[in-house]
Amino acid sequence: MVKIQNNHFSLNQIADSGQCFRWFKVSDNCYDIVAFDKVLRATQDKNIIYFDCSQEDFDHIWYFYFNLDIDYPQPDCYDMFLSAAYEYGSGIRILWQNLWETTVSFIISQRKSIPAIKTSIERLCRAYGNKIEGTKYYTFPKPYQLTTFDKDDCGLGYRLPYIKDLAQKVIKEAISPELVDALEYDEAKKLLLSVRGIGEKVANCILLFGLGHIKACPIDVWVQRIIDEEYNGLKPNWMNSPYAGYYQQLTFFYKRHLTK
DNA sequence: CACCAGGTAGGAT
DNA sequence: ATCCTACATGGT
Repeated sequence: MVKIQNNHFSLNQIADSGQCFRWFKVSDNCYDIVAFDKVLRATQDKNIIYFDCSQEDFDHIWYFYFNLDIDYPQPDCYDMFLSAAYEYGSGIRILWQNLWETTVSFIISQRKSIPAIKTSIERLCRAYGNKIEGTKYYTFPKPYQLTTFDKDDCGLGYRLPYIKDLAQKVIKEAISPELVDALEYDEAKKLLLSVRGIGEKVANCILLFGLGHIKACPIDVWVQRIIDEEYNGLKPNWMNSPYAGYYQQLTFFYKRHLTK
């Protein structure tokens, strides 16, 4: 068991922030987090978080998954909407997730609601991933496990060929996560946009959640709504800051809450 | 039953 | 470059 203290960390807020699709609520303030072929049970009591894993796994995997080496800056107070979002969702963190899983997940995400995304991904994992020993969960399928599937038993619809093409491309051209990881922001984005099924928004999600580029700022229907309704149709300055992705996530979370 | 969902490709202006 | 539309399926 590993225990940390952090005033800017909320399991509930992160779970509901639309960046991770395989967090399973166990009880209040307790989740099973399925990632990197493992299951991490995390429990929170105020600003103390307990992780049911070895210190080695925490130091090598989960510390970076939660981006714990990053302190997010408090936004400037002149931006009322951003400040309100920060006050509301100060426990939000940007997760640094597995690149392949993030890529496939956000290709699936297009024109789907978050519950529908979760359902599709779970069906994909059950059908093509491996059972994680000693648990009821399944791994996210590797590229080679997605090269040959033809029948849409996961509700992917028109996205299925996108996934299959990408899996084959990754195998054939030996594109490894490490390879993409080594690219600078602009090159990585160019490579992502060359994939069928990845456009501007999904590319930015992958840069932000799968490659650790906190300046990437995905603009989806909600963020566009924020621009239109909160900023008179003009992009706010924070969208160009080095922490744009973090601020985007704060406001995305806040705006969705406001309209519920 | 409608309507919308963390959009994109491909084609027409 | 910018606008337009078809797109499969599921959740509410």
